[in-house]
Amino acid sequence: MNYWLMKSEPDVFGIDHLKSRPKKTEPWDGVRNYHARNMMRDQMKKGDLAFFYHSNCGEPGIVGIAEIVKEGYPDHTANDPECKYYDPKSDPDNPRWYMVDVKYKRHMKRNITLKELKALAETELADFPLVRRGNRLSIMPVTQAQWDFILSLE
DNA sequence: GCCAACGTTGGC
DNA sequence: GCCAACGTTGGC
Repeated sequence: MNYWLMKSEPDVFGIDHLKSRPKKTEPWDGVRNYHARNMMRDQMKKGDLAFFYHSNCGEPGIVGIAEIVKEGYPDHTANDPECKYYDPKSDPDNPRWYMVDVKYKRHMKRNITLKELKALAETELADFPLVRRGNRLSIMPVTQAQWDFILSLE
């Protein structure tokens, strides 16, 4: 079982959107980064848990927990010219982009802000990609130790 | 809205 | 295969 962190902009699709879905699940579409794609396609397993992170907003931070409920499968939005995630270079017969389905688990008791996570970048979270300078990955692995530590901050 | 960081593209 | 140009991300 693996742990992850997945970024999303709350104005586009935040944790409350996920929670309000009929089955509280949603395909994590639109990822157009190879590293992130590889993790979704090859490493994410059903039952894995992910921190739901709000980016590009007033107070960026970890706001909740989601579960991977469907493992990697082709992201069809790449082949839909009407979709903003359309990628003309993705061959429908050989899909370039993948996604997983996630399900709402719970909100954190409070927003664990990027600010406070960064304050731990020299100690407990030294190897946490999120707090490393210039990190832009929208999906990243979280170790068991990092997961447990962040939960202890709640 | 600015801009640093960094991934991708494409000319050579 | 190098690398400059360009586009995107995301904090501030």
